[in-house]
Amino acid sequence: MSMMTLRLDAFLPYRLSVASNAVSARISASYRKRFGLKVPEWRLIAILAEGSEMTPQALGNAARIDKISVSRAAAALTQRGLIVARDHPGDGRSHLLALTPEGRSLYGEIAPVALAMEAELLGSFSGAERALLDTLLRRIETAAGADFP
Amino acid sequence: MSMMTLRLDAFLPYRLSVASNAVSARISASYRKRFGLKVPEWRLIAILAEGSEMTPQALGNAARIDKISVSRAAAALTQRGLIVARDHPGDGRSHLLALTPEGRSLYGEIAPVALAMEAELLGSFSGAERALLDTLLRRIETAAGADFP
DNA sequence: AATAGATAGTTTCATTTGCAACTATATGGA
DNA sequence: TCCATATAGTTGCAAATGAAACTATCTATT
Repeated sequence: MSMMTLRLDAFLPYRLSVASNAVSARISASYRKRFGLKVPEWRLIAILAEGSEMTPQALGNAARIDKISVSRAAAALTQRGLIVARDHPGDGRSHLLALTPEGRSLYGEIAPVALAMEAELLGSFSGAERALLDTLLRRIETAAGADFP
Repeated sequence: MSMMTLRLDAFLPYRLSVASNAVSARISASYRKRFGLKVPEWRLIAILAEGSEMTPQALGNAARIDKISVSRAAAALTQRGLIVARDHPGDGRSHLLALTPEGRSLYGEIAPVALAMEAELLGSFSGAERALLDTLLRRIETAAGADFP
């Protein structure tokens, strides 16, 4: 009879999932309530705001969202006039997505709120702890072999 | 014109979600493929294996699963003969769930696999790093005010 | 230049999830 | 005791998600 000692409470995948869900629940509720955005929509906006126009594929890679969700999120954002698509000059199958002024303006409202929520979550963290957490999470991600489509 | 500097890549909720999804994807695929269990089902088994019989409510609290998912997971496990329910002696609305010998046996198979996967994920971590990660995740969870139903 | 196979993105369909309503029992006060 | 309200758990229905099929275009090979 083998002595098994797996405590769910101390099991990393569980801890990670619980922490992530707690954070997600709180933050996504806020995006949703205040700006009517779902998480993938918010991510697309954030990525587009960082740089210039991109293909759906590039967006998906940058935001870690599968192409189906990118497609749906982009459709919703286009519908609301927050992004626009233009034909891809070099590839007729694709297109380039960019924020509209309205999209940029919305971003201007959300970003500070997002940063404030992050600050609140990390309120008790020192800069070093924050950096460490970031590093540890990236290492786990790599170890999990985040084989993204 | 305000200078906004939110890089999604460095945004904690995003990092946490990406890491958690990468881990979940890998591990839950394994539960599913090798044992036919979904995550909530695995969690219920893990909690029941740690202690004795419990009500669905207590189980949900311990595993951080809402009552609907507990109900469904318990139904599936009962169906497969991995757990059994008996009437709650003090409350006719509730019942007590416990692992069957089959359930305990299945747990005996899964737990080592789960621990091995965890070990693989944390392969490059020192004991101190591991403990630190655990602590940081718990602090974030608390800060997020994991107001569980 | 024609065709076969690959790729970008969308859509359809099945599954999963979550909310709200429901049943049954319990509790506390008139 | 009887009623009103609260709680445990389940179920039905609608929204969200994911896999596979589909359309259009591109690329490589002949």
